[in-house]
Amino acid sequence: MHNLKDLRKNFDVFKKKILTRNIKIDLNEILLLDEKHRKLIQEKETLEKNKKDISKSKDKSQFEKSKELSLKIEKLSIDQALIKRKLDNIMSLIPNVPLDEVPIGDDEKFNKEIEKKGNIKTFDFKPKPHHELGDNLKMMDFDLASITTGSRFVFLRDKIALLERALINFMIDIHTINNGYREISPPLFASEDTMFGTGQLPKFENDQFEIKLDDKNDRKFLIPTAEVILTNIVREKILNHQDLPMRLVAATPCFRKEAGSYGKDTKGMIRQHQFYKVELVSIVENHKCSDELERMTDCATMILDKLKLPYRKVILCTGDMGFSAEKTYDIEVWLPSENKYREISSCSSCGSFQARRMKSRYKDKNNETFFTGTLNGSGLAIGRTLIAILENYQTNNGDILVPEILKPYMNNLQKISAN
RNA sequence: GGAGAGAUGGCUGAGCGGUUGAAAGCACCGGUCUUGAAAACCGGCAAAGGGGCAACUCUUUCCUGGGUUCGAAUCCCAGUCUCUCCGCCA
Repeated sequence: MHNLKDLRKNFDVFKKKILTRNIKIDLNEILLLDEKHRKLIQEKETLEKNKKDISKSKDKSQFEKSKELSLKIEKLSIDQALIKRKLDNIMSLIPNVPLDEVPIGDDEKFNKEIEKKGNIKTFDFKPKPHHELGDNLKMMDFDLASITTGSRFVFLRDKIALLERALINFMIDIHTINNGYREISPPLFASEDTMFGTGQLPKFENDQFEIKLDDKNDRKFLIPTAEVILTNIVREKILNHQDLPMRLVAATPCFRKEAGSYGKDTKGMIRQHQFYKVELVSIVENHKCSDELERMTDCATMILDKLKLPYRKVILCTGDMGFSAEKTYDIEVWLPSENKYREISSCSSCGSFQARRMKSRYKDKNNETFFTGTLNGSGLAIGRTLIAILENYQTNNGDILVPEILKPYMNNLQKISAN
């Protein structure tokens, strides 16, 4: 959500930047509505002042006039509320403004690689895709999931199930012990307001799973990422600057409809309706967002370094960034079977965009109140990390070597092989 | 599911239908004192929105939405949430 006052002042700059984000919204209407809105407010406030003066004076001869004023005020209020609602509706659909260093472009073709790390192994056999490896080991079962549940779900068994659990513990340990994040085990349901706060609603309702809790009319949703619930921890709060930065980590299942990706990544665990993800969230003083984004991205890549998986870091272009982001780094891991890099983490700074939606503020050391800065990043997506390990650590006979750092998390297992 | 209690500023917590935007305490900011800190003392300190270059000023806001009244944090109605007790259950 943007600040109307700032927007009004720098409208042309704002418009230019927003247009780099591939949206079709009549931005000029905002100015018109805003002007009308302020005019109504002024009229209303004049009358309210009159009324207040009468009531203060306790002058009985004026009481009739006060009643008339009430009627007029009511009329103005209705008009004003109507316009306000229109204005809010438009505002809530406008994405965040990209930072200057974000490359301009319509789609992922314009993303820029900024770093490449790790050694890509050369195999003396044709590396298999993860689902084939998992299937051969009888530890990854998509057919069974389609019977019990449907498509885009999976059963993991035995050592691969253990690998999943190990990855969660390993990542959480690194982030809590080495990186200063505080571990949270949050609810997996989020209210409508919470979903609005981080920007999933109203625009992306189709991607969300809605839950029917009871007959009441308040709505609940399964979280599509722990970002939603972790970031909203500071909703409607005014924090003290000493409380910041607040760094939180959680491992949770994530639920996504993946509407609009029919036929995409239908094989394997790349794109599922349900997957585990270790999520990092930082709440910071808003001028510290850029530094925090670098820090957070380093925390995420650190995991890949330790797992010795090759990856690259990419800065997303304006058209490819998420709704709430002002700058995003994607981290992509190497998948031998596809012979390319695939997204395994996405770290974004949202500036004060989400904070304004959530009304999350803090007082700085001069006691001035500002909106907080919020950031989120995967550290990392568990399902995709599991895929990367299977594919990068596979041997010619279909076994999976266990990465050194994970062994203590897997009862010192050396390799995963068929039972 | 049954029975109660409550919702007030960053936090805790007073509050009579008419200078109550709201006592007090804590926290926070500034100052005095101190070698420095702590303590003590003095002063400041709600948010959102409108107008103004600014000093400043106006409006709204005491869970939400209605109602009564010239006037509501305070009275009435509806809803939401929280807590306590009983029952049921992982």
